[in-house]
Amino acid sequence: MPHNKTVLVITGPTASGKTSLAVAAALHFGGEIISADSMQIYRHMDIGTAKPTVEEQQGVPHHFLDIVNPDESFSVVDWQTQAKQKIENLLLQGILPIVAGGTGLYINSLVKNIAFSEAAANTTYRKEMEALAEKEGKEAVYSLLQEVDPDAAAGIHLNNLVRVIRALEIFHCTGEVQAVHHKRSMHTPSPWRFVLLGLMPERTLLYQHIDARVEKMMADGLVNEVKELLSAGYTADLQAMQGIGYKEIVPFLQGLHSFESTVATIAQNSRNYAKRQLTWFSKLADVQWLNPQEQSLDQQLHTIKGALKEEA
RNA sequence: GCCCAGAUAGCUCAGUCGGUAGAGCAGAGGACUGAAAAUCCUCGUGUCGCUGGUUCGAUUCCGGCUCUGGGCA
Repeated sequence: MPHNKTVLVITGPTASGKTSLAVAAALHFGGEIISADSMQIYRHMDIGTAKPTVEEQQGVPHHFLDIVNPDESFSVVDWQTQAKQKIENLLLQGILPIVAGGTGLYINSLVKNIAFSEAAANTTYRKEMEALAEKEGKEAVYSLLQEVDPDAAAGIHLNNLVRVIRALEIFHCTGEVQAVHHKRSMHTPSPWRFVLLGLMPERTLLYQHIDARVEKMMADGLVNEVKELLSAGYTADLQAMQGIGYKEIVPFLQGLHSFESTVATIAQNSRNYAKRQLTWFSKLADVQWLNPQEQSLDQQLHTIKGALKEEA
């Protein structure tokens, strides 16, 4: 008997109830959770990332939480590589892998099985380009890209310096144009069958939940968490500190903003983020949407059961 | 009660030397292949507080009223 190749994916915007649904599904179907969250990977960042607590995990193994320190680099490639290995392992043991998280880039890379092989990040080159942009303007960097890879340039806005530099970096490292590189990355489809479930609460309700969650984070001591990170030597310029709830509290601690306006800004940024997440998910093929207001947890599990059975 | 300043987009405000108006934020939509909670793009008609007057034409000028700040009593 061939082993099962089904992978359950539970996604949704921040504060939509992914965590509790994923845990319930794991308990119900005998699964383990693979977190697809670009911020929960960091140690010492618990409150602001809404990392599931030990109680919330209810004994279900959660992978890829607390795997790096806030000053270590980690990217979609690291996540995808490790997640694939973990999925393979779980499937061999007959355990249902449940990928749960809100980082669209991560989930996309897994589902499409993007093959990252060459053109690794080149920090030195990035810094050079950033310096060039600083000195001569973004237009100067953009025109470099227009010279070496006009197709990529046409698809990237001049203001999107991060993207412009990455396209240049690909050419710099491989001598290849971005399109060639991308085409090669798409040649092998994933060996697994993904069942994608997305939580989609009604928008105004989602925003209310986000606001309430931010209030709770503050009550739970988010300010103190940030203080501790800073005093442990983790500086404000780190990628980890660009997370929502962290980047806003640093200026608050410096006395630049009031507590009220800081809370408001965190909530605002979270709402904007949720909107961006929804854009990602709406692009993923074959997502079955669940409205947590219309379906109880039991009904959601029932829907998942049906989805898992189909063509299995 | 009197004086002054306001009243324009959901919010904060700009503006129209009289020809029905525009920014930021919010909101909506989108992009995304080694930083992704990052980064970036697109979308602006609203009784210009109400009511009279002057005018070919008033959101704009004048009068009255209402409301909101501030000051004087």
